[in-house]
Amino acid sequence: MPTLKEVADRAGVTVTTVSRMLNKPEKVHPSTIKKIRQAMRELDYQPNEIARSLSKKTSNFIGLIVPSARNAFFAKVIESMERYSAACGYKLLLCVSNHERKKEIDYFGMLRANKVAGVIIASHTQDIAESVTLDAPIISIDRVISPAISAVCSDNFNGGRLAAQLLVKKGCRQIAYFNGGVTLKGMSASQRQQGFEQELRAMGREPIIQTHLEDRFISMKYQDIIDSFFATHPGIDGAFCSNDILAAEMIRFACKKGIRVPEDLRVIGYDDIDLAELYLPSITTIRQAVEDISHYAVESIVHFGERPMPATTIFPVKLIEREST
Amino acid sequence: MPTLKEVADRAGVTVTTVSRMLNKPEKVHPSTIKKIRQAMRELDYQPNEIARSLSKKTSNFIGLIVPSARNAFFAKVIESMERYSAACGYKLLLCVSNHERKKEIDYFGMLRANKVAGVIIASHTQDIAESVTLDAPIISIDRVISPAISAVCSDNFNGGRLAAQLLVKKGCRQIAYFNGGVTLKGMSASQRQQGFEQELRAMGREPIIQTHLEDRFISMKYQDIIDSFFATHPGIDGAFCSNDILAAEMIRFACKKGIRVPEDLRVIGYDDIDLAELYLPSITTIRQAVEDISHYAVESIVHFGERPMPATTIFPVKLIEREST
DNA sequence: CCGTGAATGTCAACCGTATGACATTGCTTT
DNA sequence: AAAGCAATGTCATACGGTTGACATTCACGG
Repeated sequence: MPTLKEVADRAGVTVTTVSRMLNKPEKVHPSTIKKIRQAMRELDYQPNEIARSLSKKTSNFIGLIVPSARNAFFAKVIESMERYSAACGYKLLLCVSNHERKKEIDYFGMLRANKVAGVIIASHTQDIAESVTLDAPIISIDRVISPAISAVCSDNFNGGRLAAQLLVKKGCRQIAYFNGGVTLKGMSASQRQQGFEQELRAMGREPIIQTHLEDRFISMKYQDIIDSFFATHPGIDGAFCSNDILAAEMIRFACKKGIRVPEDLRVIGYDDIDLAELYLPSITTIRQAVEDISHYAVESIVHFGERPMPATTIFPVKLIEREST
Repeated sequence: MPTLKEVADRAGVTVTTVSRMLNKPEKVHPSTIKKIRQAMRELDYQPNEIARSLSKKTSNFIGLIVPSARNAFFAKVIESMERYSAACGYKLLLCVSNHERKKEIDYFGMLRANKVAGVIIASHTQDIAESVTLDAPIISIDRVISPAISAVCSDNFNGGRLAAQLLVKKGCRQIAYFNGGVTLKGMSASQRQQGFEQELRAMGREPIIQTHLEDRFISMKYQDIIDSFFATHPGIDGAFCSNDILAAEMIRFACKKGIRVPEDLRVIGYDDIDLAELYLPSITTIRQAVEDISHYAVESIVHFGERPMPATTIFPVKLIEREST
């Protein structure tokens, strides 16, 4: 691999000039730039990013910590984060925490050791903020984890409200909320629930809440839980699920039992993962603005320091009506 | 951030000793190690990985290039790659090529500039191998892309055979193969097709082949294609689809048309993504050994040079029978 | 013809760690 | 007591690029 020096020699200039051209091109004459470009091409030169990072004391890496890569919602997040990072010339260091607090902390250490430009974290772990330090920006998505850490979220409260409104509008009488994951303080899912409950009560209905502690998103063990739920609440005709997988499980269960969706039971999911459109019946759901969130989170890191960063930024959600309601 | 030198000073030794301890601990006395550890703890020291990489001329990064992160199959791949990388002390640099040849090449450049320890690529682009150089191992998964590049794949040929056998065994008379992506030379999907066709012919049946050029995996525009296919081939009672999404689309279409699955039409998918179990009816599919492939690919990079690397390594697939057959 | 400013060059230090060569110290062996 | 060896220290250089301070060159306007 050729070095800066070799390029400089071949172009008949000094390393300083070449380095200048790489970093502040406006400071070097166009004709010189051309010469250097030529030399670079001839040598097939590529700047060593590692050396650069060492010198600059910061890298072009962005750390992304997610609980799962396999979960369809986070898969969407990962894909769009990667796209925006790449568009800004940054590289994505993917970290899958599997909801383990220790892993999250370890990842932070690793990211710090690699001088990342920033970290974006979708943590579902309690109080992770206190165990972590970094001299680069940290952005939390999908949850407010600490007053000191900027968060970029969806308007989950409104998501819950929209779901409530739709179920009532469709004439549901016994309406349940079904939560498929752990609910932590500040977590988006708890907002959904609040919005849902509040709106329902505002319309004079009392929601039935079923919260199920399950700390793996990819779990497929929902059938039993749904079963026992329906056994104790036989008259349910409207269900708002905290994610689309759960909604699919709900529909699956219903169909198996001969309960018709949407005629006997209306189901709303959350996230609008690919599955929602593909399922039969297709699933009415609340779409999160994953693209906007990703874009904003990445930009916040890339332009860190240039402008003040709001403590929390909220993007609107969108109700996607499909066959399940 | 404290440096090696500061640690050395505090521990009353020299940087050489500290560095030795980090790299060849057997060369330094246990009591000294203890002293140094203590100093590190007191200073909350973390080695600067960037500086390390520069000095060693190689990093602990593994580049993973996939066409999509959102596609459930690749999401599985990403998740397990990350897990094995992390287990080996490596970090995953995720690159999403979106099937674009240019992006793949750019990513290779970027990875080279970052001195990655190796690259794992799931490329669906023609002849990518020729446009790319790297002085680190390259492992291709899901496809043989070049004789010069080791490939780690599933036994897709047998996957096709298993599907053929099952459909025949279940009594299907008119059997179709349905391909949802581009088929390139060496690609796993083409192996599936070959195995499927060959086995079917061996049993005296002539398969109906429907190949559909579509270069986005996440596309949901299958319904029209399926529609026109069924219009021209009304008697189909067995379908082998090149991926689970497609199988789901097939079932969705059938149900809409009043064709019962599995009674009137038996459907087999491929990959065994989460959706397959969740769909209604759940989808019979061929499971690829994603874990094994990931494990093997990562290990190949981590232990590169220690042992010879076979040109291609093939892991068995497994037929998962569910409700759709 | 001088002053000015842009474009480069020169020099050197620095980022934090690795490592080879060789010297020193002190303890064990025989 | 001399030799042998393990454990460290000393010193210096390398990895490849960045950057600040300052000097030099050269063209251009007045």
